[in-house]
Amino acid sequence: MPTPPPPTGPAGLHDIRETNLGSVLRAIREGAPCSRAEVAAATGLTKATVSSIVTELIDRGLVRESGATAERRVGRPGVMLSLDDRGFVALGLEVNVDYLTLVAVDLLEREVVALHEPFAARDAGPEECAARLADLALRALEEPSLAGRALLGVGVAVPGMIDAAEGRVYDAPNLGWRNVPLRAWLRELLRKGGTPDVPVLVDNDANLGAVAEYRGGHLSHTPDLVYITGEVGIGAGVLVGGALLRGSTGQAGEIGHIPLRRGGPRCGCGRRGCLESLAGIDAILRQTVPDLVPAGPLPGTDLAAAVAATVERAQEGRGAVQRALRRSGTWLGRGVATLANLVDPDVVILGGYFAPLAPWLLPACRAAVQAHAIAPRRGGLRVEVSELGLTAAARGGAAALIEALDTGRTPPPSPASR
Amino acid sequence: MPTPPPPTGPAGLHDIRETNLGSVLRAIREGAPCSRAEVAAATGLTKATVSSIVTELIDRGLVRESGATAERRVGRPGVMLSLDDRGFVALGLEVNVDYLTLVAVDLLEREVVALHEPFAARDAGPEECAARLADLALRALEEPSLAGRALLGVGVAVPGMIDAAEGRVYDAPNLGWRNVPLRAWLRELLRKGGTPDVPVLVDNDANLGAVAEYRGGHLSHTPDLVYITGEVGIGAGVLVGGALLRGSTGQAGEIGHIPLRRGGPRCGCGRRGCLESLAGIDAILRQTVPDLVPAGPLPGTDLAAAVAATVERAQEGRGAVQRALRRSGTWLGRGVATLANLVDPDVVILGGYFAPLAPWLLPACRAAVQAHAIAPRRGGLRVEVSELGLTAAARGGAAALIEALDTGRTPPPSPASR
DNA sequence: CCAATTAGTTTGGTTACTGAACTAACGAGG
DNA sequence: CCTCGTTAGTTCAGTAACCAAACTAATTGG
Repeated sequence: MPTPPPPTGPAGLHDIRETNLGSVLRAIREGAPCSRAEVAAATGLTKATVSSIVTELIDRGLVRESGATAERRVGRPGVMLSLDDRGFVALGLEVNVDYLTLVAVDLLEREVVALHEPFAARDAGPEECAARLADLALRALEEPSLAGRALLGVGVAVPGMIDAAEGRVYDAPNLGWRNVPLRAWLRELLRKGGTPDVPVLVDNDANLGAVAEYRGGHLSHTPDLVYITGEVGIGAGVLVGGALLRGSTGQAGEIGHIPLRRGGPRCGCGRRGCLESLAGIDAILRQTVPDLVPAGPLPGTDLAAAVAATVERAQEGRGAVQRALRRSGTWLGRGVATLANLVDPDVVILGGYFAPLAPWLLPACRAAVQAHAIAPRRGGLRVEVSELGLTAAARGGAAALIEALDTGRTPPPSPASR
Repeated sequence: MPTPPPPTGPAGLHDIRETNLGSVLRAIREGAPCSRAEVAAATGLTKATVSSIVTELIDRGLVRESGATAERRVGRPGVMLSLDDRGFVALGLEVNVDYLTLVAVDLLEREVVALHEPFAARDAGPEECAARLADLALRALEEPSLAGRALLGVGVAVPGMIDAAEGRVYDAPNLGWRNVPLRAWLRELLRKGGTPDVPVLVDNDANLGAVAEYRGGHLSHTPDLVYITGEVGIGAGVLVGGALLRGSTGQAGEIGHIPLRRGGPRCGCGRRGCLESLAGIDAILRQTVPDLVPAGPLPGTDLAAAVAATVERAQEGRGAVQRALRRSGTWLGRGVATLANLVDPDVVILGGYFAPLAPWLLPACRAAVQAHAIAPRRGGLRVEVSELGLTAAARGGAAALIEALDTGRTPPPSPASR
């Protein structure tokens, strides 16, 4: 009972319609195919209200009637409803140190198009990178499988500190970006490319990874969930009751730089013993495949290959490699335990390059979590591995747009805009 | 944009009224004395709507008209509104290792009655303690200054892990409590004492301390705020956007047991090097006034005196004492930095017994935060000292009840119940 | 073919907000 | 002193959204 906050404007009839549009849409997403009557039961709304709302959703192209019921029960059969997966797409993009990724999903969050290209973002600079992103998006929209679909919006994941409200990248050290107004740039580039004006959403890769896991991963619908990126940096996206924890300056979840080991190795941030310097991909590669990585900042382009080499050597049974991975796993576990003590999630998901390394990282990580997380927890904290691969953040970008629809926050697009 | 969560029932006309009742109540709280027209301007609602809502609030005894305006401006003068501080009280209680505290506040959250008594809760056991709490509440309600007031509810702070929804204390190691259905007990005791059935709210002392600071402290209205208890345990109450961060099992904010120093001193939880074992009041007293504290668990009853002795010795200029405090301050700072990296609050407030020790703890603490928190923060994290003393948690218990009114979540009490 | 059952729509009623017109109370200026 | 301009608050008609209940529709089972 002692919770919700003040920040509210005046509430009007409009808000309640919005809320209920969202409820019905969600009910259909979860129950499809289902009848209006079932939706009414699921949401607690009246049949009459559901009818009215469903009509509106159909008008807007979000829902469709898909024939009569299959079941043969007594009584009039209901007409089945499902999300209309034909009319819309949402694009998710990710910039990272060594690649660009695009995922296009339909209303069901099924992947319709996926593009991936290696790209040394650090060398190219932000302008060039934005141009490539826009180009990727425009190319995707040309694909035959997207023909005739209306664009719901574009969600972009960037590894760094973001002002999501403004769509600006404050600081992305691993890309060498500072104060980049990415949303504005992309808006402009997309307009020039002939795309109608749509929402462009910019967010941290860890945050969007968490959204992707929440909405689409194998652990989905766990509302208190943390996603940890295993890229060059380590970041955490924290979902609390299904909502992103952003913090006062939008920098919550900066798990990479919590101090773990006094006098530990020097970190990119200038301090010593940060989690990132002990368990970041950079640190791991330098210990496991020192012959494949140069000194100085990682150029990135062959990160995936280097990680694959590490996996190979570990599988060969090289003790030194396995020990190094276990050590990193232990540090990671200490970091996760700290996070768990403060935020108390249900599950922590290791993503990015941590996923392929999980066979060696995970046991040590779990043991360390067990040892350091506060004791007798009902249920207990789970530490799991992502199955979304390197597209997690991009998927999250797209998923965030779908979610906005689901909650009724963004009013569903009007038929005119299609 | 990528945030709010699913958990919503059907929205109806009722909800919007509730929301707006809350908005108007808050506007009056912040603007009083103010006219209906001013409230309309502040909330964005129509004059007509405001009139209707204000009438309802007056009927319910929450608001009153307090004469005409003082200002002499052209035009018809408005009739001034303020919260009616005469009709209601909310009680806040706190159990701690060495004392019980009660605070009664009116709608303006002004203290109407305060009771404090030393009490060795650990020795007495939970039943006895609940009885004493109920007795304290009943005694308070007899006070002449509360005569004729209706009771809004009772909020109880307990240092331990709480299921706030059920009002049950899972585990309070420092009290020696396990699985105590405190709400049920208190409900029963209060009923026997002849009190009408009111909401009884049980929560963690750190959480309620945070609520108290948010609503009444000198840093109030900072929506991203962390309150740290300095009692026998160290706990953090985390407010995110004005709402409590609870976590999946209600155990968020367990900052006391984050591992800071490998091979550090043994902690009560069985591990080594927890923050609590390095900077808890227990640890501090054992280093600064070893002659005044026995071995074994602190009996508690003279904690205040022992802390006072520490302050005295530090003021006398004893180097060893000052050094010990600085050391603890530094560890505290490392803990705060970790918390800040993960949760990104605006301000961290040190409460409880940390407050009197702040002159020595705070500089070291701030320095450590500066050194370990992630670098270039807009505005920067503030670390401040609570001014609420040992009543913070109890005040928070009462404040949480007032807040429930303010948000319209709890429907304002009907005139009948007064 | 009719009863029972379930689905969906229609209708009438209630609740809350809005906008606009109206009444009320005051200062200022002739 | 009276009128005008100004601001406060109320009243009233209108609209939007919900709900409950009655109604229509489409089946199965006897």
